[in-house]
Amino acid sequence: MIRVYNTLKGEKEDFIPQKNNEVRMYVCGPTVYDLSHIGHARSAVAFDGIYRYLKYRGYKVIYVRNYTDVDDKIIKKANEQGASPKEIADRYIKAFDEDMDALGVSLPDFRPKVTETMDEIIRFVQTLIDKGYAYVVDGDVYYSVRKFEKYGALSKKNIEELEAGARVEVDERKKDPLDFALWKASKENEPWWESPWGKGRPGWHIECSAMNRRLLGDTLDIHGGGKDLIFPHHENEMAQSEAATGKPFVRYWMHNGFVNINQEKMSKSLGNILTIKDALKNYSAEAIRLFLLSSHYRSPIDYSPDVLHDAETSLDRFYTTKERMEKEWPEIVKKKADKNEKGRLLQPFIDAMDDDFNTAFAVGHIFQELHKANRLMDEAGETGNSSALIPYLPALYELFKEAGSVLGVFNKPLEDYFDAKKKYIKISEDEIKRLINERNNARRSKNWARADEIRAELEDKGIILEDRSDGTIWKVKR
RNA sequence: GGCGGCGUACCCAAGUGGUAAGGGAGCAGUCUGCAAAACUGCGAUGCAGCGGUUCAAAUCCGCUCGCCGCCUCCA
Repeated sequence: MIRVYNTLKGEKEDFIPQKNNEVRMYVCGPTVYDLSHIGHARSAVAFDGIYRYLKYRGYKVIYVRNYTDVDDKIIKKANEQGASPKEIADRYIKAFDEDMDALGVSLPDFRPKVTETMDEIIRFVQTLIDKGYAYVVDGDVYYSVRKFEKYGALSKKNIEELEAGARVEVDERKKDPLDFALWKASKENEPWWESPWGKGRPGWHIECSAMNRRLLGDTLDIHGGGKDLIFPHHENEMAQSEAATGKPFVRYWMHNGFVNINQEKMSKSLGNILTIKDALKNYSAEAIRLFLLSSHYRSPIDYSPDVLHDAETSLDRFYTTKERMEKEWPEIVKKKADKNEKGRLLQPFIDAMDDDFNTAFAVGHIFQELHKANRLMDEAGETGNSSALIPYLPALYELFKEAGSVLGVFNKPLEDYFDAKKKYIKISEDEIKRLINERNNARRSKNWARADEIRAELEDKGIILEDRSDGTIWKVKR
């Protein structure tokens, strides 16, 4: 049984989707006005893992992630750059898609845009007006928060204590300061759509309500996003949707924690935004993904060169061990895994993921088994008796394969992993081979001084030599 | 001010009332001509602090201290 922490209840609950085997999930995507940062990566990777795991557990999942392509910030940027909002949005949608692809984030089943959902949005607003939850003022449409009794249930806010207007200018035309815009009349230099209330554009929250209703129906199983979206975005979405449909909007609300930099939230004003593209210049996509999955998705995590370096080192440990399994025990690794042994190795992974998607424990479990594999291979190498490896290694291989397919790490072919590191070296492969030859000649004549000199020279250029029983191999220093 | 959360070894980090996973760094050893990789050993008598409940608490309750987030656009 999968357990999920539900923000609405404030605790973990058994995960039971409305339809037996089917999960409808919606995750808030980016507002496309700038390059995506590492926080977007976290949300995307976290929910990608959840999506993949649900499918792994046999659910048919319909996964929707939107692009917000109508927004104040997009309009502002467009006006600054003399471009159209559509040009800005298209540019950053493309950039976001590239980033997601680089990080190995699987494509959601649907990726709707606000601009393509306008009819539904307008109908949705009209429904709210018809049902008395919204009112029109000068071409704007506002949601009347006090009409919705449960307002505040998700963010645990008391409506009386929300000191409205404390930090934001109050619009005197609103009946209540807490009311929020469903539709905004267009001003000059703004994109607009025809509506029953005049030319205008949708407010921020209504788009999600309309998009997920169109694609997933009145009740979602999972609705996710960053913690900061709980209020007001998700609170308002819930108010809109439940007012319109009269049905529960979301069964499980899930929110991921932030990525901080030097224990501070990334923000434009602090100037500490780290884009995904910049992160990828210094670290591999797999390391970034492993870093994100190494703590629980709800905890805040701190990005630093140290932890990313740790992640790179961990990957090296993984692939080095996997290589050893394949190279030293090829005939054993290829054997069909024993069902019981495989189940025994997979169970802790499944238990961890069942428990609110505890990827950190899942990763830990893999390293624990890695350690055991190395120990058994050491022993087998020493005693010449490989019987202990026979049920174990093939089953472990299955764990790598299945956990790797869910987590999106540990799943590269060995050659790809080791080849990818070659771009960091400052010497040609031919030259390396020549030096290794020279060194081995020196070693044969016991000229240790020259042999060590060559080792040092190569290490300077980022190459580590390993003298193995079957010859000398080289690797890229991490 | 209101609401929510966090504080586990040098760093990262899991932890479901039953006696502290894992990774990195460090030290010592095995192996090696020397290394590397791997393995072995060492490393929190204690989980911010103080109380309480319990046969038993990092885990539950209370208080205190420190940090963070949301309440405004925000993953």
